[in-house]
Amino acid sequence: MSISSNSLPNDIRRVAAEAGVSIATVSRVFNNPNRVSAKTRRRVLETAARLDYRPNLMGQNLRKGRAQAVGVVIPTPQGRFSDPFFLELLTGLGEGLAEAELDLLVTTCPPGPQELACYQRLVESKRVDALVIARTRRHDERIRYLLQRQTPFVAHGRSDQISQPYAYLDMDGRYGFYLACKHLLGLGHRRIAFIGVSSELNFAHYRLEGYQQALAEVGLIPDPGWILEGDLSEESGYRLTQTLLATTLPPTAILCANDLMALGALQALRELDFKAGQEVSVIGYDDIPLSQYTDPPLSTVHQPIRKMGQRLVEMLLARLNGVAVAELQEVWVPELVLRRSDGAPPV
Amino acid sequence: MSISSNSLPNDIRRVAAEAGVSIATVSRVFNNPNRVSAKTRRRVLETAARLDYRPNLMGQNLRKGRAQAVGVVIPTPQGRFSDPFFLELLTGLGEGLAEAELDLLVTTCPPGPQELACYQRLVESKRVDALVIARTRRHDERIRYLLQRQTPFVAHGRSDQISQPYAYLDMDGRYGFYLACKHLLGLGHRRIAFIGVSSELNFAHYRLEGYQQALAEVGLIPDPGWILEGDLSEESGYRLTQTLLATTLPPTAILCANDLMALGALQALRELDFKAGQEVSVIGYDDIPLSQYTDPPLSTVHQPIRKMGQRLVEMLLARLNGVAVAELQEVWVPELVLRRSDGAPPV
DNA sequence: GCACGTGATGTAAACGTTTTCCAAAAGCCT
DNA sequence: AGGCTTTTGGAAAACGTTTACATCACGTGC
Repeated sequence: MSISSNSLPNDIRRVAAEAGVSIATVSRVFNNPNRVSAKTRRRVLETAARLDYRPNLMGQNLRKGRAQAVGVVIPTPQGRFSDPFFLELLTGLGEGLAEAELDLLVTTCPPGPQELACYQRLVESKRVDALVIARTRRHDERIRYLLQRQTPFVAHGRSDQISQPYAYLDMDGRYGFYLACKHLLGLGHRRIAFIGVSSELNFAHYRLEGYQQALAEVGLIPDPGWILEGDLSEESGYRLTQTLLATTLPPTAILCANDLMALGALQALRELDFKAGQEVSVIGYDDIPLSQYTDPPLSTVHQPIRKMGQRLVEMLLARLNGVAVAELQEVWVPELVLRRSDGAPPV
Repeated sequence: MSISSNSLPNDIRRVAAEAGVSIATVSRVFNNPNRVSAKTRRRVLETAARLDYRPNLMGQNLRKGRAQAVGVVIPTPQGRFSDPFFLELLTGLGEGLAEAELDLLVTTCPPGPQELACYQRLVESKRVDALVIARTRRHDERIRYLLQRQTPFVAHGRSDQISQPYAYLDMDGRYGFYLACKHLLGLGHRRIAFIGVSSELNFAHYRLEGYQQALAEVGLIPDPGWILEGDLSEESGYRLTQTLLATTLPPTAILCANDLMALGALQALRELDFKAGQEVSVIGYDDIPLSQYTDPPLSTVHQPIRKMGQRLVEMLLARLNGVAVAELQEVWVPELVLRRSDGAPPV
């Protein structure tokens, strides 16, 4: 509010001078309030307020050897748009971090070899205290790197090929798609296709397994031509669905490894005049907010993304407070939410 | 790669020692390479590479008095999910910033009185060098504040009640909805409703004006009951559409101030068994990526969000390089993209 | 009355850089 | 060789904090 009389740098020195104390005292007022007498404390607080003083974060951080920030890098595929999943995750993270006085440093990076460099920059220039990593891969060099650097992090998703323990929060994707596939089988489907993505992505691997397991239990082995690999974009879901339906005996149901691809699938069905949910069933995965507004509303495997974001922050804070990683490994059980994009196969 | 022999702090001092020069020289190698002879430069670079040295950003920033980051705070409505708009904007921003070696500091904040405090913290603790502000309001305290603090920023959207010039990039929303409404009129619609949002939001104000202007040109004044205020959420679009259709002579077309509300509108129509695009037309605004996957695909006013993000960064950098704000004010012309959610009114 | 804890403050050394100023070295030209 | 400019490198002072340590005054118990 009040504009300071002269416009000297508004640093701790100025507050000290105006309050007639040393800068150490000012600092103590903020960091260790009961180490300074009530009288001077009050005086310092007053002048600080009057001058709109706020400690310079760079000074603080340099001295304290921290960054007061956690990083997250979101993969941004070139032309396509990013998965709404990340926005939800981000807001989940943001809410928790604000309370802990931490900021969120968001870097975007096209997936590929440059990605690791991105993490390295953040870590090695000490720009962040910790990281959240998402979309883990089976052989995840990011995790390997962070472990080796001993940089705290939590992962959204596991990484199977890493032996050393680390903190993660994952959904049981195998169970999720086991459930979904079981459900389709129960409805009478026998020709069920799977639109996935490179099994190098850890979650894709599990989701595929769930699908296969459910089929195996009823003695079915899927036609290899029905297990396709997309790239998580709605466009690839669209394209692959088209090819699936072009076959002589097309599947009556399609499991998509994420909602975005499921959206593409629905679109393809629509254009080919297939009634989704009646002639061909589609089930997605993620339950991104928009999946309830598609036509028909998408049946999918629900992931409480925002809540996961919040929990990830809790885990990260625990990690920063020295809680052992062994206690910071969680796998949540997803649930199937049925809307209108699934149904019995045509007779 | 190579693990340094002893594990002393990997700072500039160590590089200097191992290279047999002073720290000043090391620093110069990175900041002012041609002030040091080729021979020593090579030697320093070698040892730096060998030790995996990377300047500590906090040290750098403290010294240089900057933060090497720009902030953006995204409003996160409580229960609802955030507008996909922001994810697109974020990735647009991210791409440009990476090149300029700047990081993006994302803070989430529920809209309301705490919002300004959020900006203040970022600015006054010198955590960011500049800010991007989105969703400007007609009386925008954030802009006022940043102007007063002389903190560089660019706004996505104008703020009409601010007299002092500032950098902005906006779409001509009035024209956008003028176009849309004109189009509906051309199709024969006469009962056109508008689902907006508080005119305190600057863009809402303009979009409403465009709608009114188009109607006025053909001598129509809208039934006041057809101008409704939502809150930008799909849920409010859904609800308001229901009330619109519950009237005895419901509108044959609905203009929605953003795509999210339009999605809700489509959903409401579907549930009431109205054929969207045939019985009732719906036009949205933003062209968020998913609007082409709704049913029917949404006709909307296109905003090149990601591109705007990139341009905002360019403007910000220009601003930081001292370009006058007068040169950094742009209003882009939107275009109407017609998909399937509009059509002639029933006869 | 004296040594002694105790509580409140100040002093100064960090934290890891950049950059200003100097001094030394090295060219270059008569 | 002598004087000049130009390169090159080092010493040291910042940048704004925090914090270990020293200081000092003030009871307090003996």
